[in-house]
Amino acid sequence: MTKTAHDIPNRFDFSAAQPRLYQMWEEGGFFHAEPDRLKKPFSIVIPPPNVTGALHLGHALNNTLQDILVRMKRMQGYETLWMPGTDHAGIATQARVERRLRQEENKSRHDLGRELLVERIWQWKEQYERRILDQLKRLGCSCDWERTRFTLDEMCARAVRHTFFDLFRNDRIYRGKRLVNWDTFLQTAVSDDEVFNETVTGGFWHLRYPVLNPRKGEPEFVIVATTRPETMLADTAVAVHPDPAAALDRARRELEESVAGANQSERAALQANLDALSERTRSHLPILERLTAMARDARRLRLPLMDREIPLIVDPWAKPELGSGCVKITPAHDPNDHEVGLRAGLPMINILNPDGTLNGDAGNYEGLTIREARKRVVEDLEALGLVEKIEQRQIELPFSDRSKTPIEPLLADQWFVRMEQLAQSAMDAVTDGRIAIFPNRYTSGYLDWLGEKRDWPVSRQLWWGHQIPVWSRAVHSESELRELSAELSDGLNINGTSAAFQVEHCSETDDARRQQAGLPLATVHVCVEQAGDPLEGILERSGFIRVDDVLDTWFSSALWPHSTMGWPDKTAELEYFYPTSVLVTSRDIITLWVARMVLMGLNNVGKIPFHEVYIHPKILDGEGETMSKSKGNGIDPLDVIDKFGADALRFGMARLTTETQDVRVPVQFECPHCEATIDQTRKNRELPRIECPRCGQPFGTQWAEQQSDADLARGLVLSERFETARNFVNKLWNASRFAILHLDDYSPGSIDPDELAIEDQWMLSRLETTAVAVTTLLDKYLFSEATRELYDFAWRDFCGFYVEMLKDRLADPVRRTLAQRMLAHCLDQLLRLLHPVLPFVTEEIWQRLGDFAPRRGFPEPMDAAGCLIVAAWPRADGEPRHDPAIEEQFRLFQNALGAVREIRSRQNVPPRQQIRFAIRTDSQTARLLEPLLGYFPSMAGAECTGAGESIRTPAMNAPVVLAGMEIIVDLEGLIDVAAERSRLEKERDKLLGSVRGKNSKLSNDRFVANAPAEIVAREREALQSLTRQLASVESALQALPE
RNA sequence: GGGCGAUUAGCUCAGUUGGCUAGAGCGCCACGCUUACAACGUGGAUGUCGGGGGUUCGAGUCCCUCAUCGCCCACCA
Repeated sequence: MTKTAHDIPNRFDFSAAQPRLYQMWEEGGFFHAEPDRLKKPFSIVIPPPNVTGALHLGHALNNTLQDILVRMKRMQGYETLWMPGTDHAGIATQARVERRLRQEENKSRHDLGRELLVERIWQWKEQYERRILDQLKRLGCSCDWERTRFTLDEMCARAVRHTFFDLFRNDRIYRGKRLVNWDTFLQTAVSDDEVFNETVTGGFWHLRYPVLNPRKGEPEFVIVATTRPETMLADTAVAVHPDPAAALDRARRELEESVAGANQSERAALQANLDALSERTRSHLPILERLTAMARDARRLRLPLMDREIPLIVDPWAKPELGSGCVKITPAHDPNDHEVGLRAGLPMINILNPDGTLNGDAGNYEGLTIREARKRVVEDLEALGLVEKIEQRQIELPFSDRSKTPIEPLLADQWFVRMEQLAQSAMDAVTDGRIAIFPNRYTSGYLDWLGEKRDWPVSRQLWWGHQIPVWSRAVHSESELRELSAELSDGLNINGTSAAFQVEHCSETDDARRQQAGLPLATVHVCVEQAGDPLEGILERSGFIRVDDVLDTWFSSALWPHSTMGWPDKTAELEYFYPTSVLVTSRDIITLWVARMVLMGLNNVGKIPFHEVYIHPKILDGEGETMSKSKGNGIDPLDVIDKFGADALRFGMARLTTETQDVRVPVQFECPHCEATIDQTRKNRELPRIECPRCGQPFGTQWAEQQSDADLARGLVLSERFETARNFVNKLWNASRFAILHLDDYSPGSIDPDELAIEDQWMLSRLETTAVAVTTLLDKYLFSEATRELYDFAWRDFCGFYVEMLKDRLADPVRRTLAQRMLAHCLDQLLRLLHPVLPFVTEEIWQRLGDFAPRRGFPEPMDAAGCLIVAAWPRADGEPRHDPAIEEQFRLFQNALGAVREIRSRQNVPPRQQIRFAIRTDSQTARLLEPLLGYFPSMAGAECTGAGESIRTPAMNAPVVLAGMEIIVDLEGLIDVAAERSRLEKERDKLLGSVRGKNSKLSNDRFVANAPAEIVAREREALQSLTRQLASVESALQALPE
């Protein structure tokens, strides 16, 4: 079947083309990478999306940017690997499956048991992984799908186990008791990073604790304040400051200093604080000093409700300037109190069960939930007259990011990675420049966080994840410990098994107390390197029990760049593609993920995981809020792709990716019946159905749950932000359509550079300039600027000028052949430059171009690559075509053209009416314009009657005055004198202002003396030009009839 | 409380080491369906560059300060 150019529709049918082209690329094997010593490698590992759900617009941005880089590098001839995959996302995924289980079957995970729950989660994973990978493909991502990984697959599991073992053996992993953030809903510890604070209004209870046997002059009660009264059941002390007078004094001095340094507006408030402090000192200090003395005297208090004696202690944590000056100490349930407890050697009483109910140590309150216990404790204390007062206050409460329920601090056994050396190595990699972070300002956050070197809690009380490969056994006597240690040392050595053991001694060192509490002397932990090692069975038969916990998701994510390449084996991939070239991610996981990949990479492979880190912006909605599915303001990339096409989505994303700003994307619903758009607001974004204000019909949203809502046609969630990009794609499509329509009789052949017209030279120059700019901008991750270059070049230069100018030549049989060859070549180059950003439309055009002009190029024609995806990236290594003189010459033409068009428009000259004009300018400019004058009839409906110095001004004239030339049109009979006068007057005033400004600048001696000569010269020139323009305008003004 | 970023046209944003007569897209106005494209073309209007001070011959750009917004970190029992 012969192809005819006239088959090309005037809209790019992206929905048909996208799957077809993607399949072509996949079948062509263009995504697959193999180590190839003849080529340089370029590699990226994808930030693996969580299998918690579908991708949102943030992922679309992240992956678009990666694909742009990958496609450019592939065209540049690198062996390009983009490693795809997904993350099991431990807590997040398990939480979602559990929530669903609860909603749909009213079951908890305990009803199912570990094995069945994990099976359910695997089903979930399969479903969402498929969906995620499909979304990536529809975005056009050129990942090496043959290498698709999952953080819980066998390859990653092996790397995880090996890493854990290595750290364990080197004593960089240990088990310890720590106060953890306990999520009572999910019944797991969550890391600090998974906790968010919310300000809520809550009670602030002031409680009285009776002093045991108060002596004369001593208070009968000490008063403590708390926002969590139920924790008093676990109090083991009350603290006062060791030297309240000194502490108050210091507080006073600090306040005085800030009063001195404050401005007027703050001063009053600070002064009030100071007064309050003085008053407090007067009223409280005597009591506090008394209490401090009592504490030093080891006096005790009676803990109400529990009837337990607790000591009054001194500790600087008790701030005399706050509250009553005394603070209750609950070491097992408050991070600060925990520190105090450790300092003072206090018992730590845990009153919580994992599910958030109170345990046996809570006495009569056992079995209650925290909320119930709070109510009861307060009631009981009130009944005893032990509540001093209750205030309402704004308090910051910690919540679990995963379950959105309040966090309870809880003392528990957890596994930790020692960060001291690991963190240092990761800091060094950045400070010594082996890893560069773009934009650079994120470097300090990375370094600050690592600098704290806080040990990393890696155990999670979950079922979905990498189970910790440790078997533990409690030991109750020294002799048992000796025997077991010896046995293990021997056994592990004899079998040659890769295993190691640690002995964790009980923190309670007092034998009697330990035995009373039923605690073991020590716990022996054995870590086995290989899964399925027979040793596992042996250990289990010897009374060892495998640790239930799984590892923090970030533990496996931290290995991603090397685990996906087969580490710990020394694979060819690792050798060739590692370290990867760049990591593209968003700023909120710089610490959680990026830093940990660096330290794990260094620890495991001995090399950094990537050379560069590019941090891209975050996507916000029209109100400036981050998008999230739970808020209902998220956009599904597939909606955008359906409506505008994948190319438009990609182009729009890249265009918005600036260096400093987050990306704001206002969101609209689109009515599925009439295509009306409805702005999304905080109000309507959570509705299950919306009634279209235009056609009045309802449509469903992502919240549709009831059958009646779910049955409605669903409205797409879109943003008009992508319209510009869609229009651009269409523009490119149509320019190409024009080109191909004129290539039906194309014949390949060489192009003689000497025969090139000015516009050809200009186009070649602009092509080269643009290619260089785009390449360097993308290498610096300046996506927005690169995109703008492409947009301006393609639309304005190529479509607006070059194609327009070729029309005349294509219609001329003498000039047609050269014009065709140039057109084919320039379009070819343009497609290459645009391909990374707009892969589909460019490939589609490339295929069609290939049907008519398979051999093309400048100066000699060559066979074009069969697929654009692997065509060579334009490079500036031939004979340089960039020519500033040509570009300047062309600019003169553009200016003159604009001026003529302006005159036509201003004077309302009918479109069909040709006009005549002249250009008054110096002879050199006239000579430069001369070869381009022939384009005025077709491009401006105007004929140039002359250009030069001696152009006479006609009686009725409406000039446009430009720097260096004056465009004169004889408009007798057409002119609106009054309008023209006011326009010229306005023009004159503007020029006068500019001239005045330049004059005063140039008459300033200091300017002339200090500014660089180049600047002064430029200013002089500008002044001259302005003066000439002013003169022209004034003479035109005078020539106007009264 | 500490840190980072932002504040430029009605909206969303550019604006390199100070040299600016401050730009783009969308929107707006006027004219045009000219056989690539009305998702288009041509032209036009629109800004005390958040406020105030300072450095400089010269500030949208550098410094100080205030205001507002956003994010991160650390936290008041």
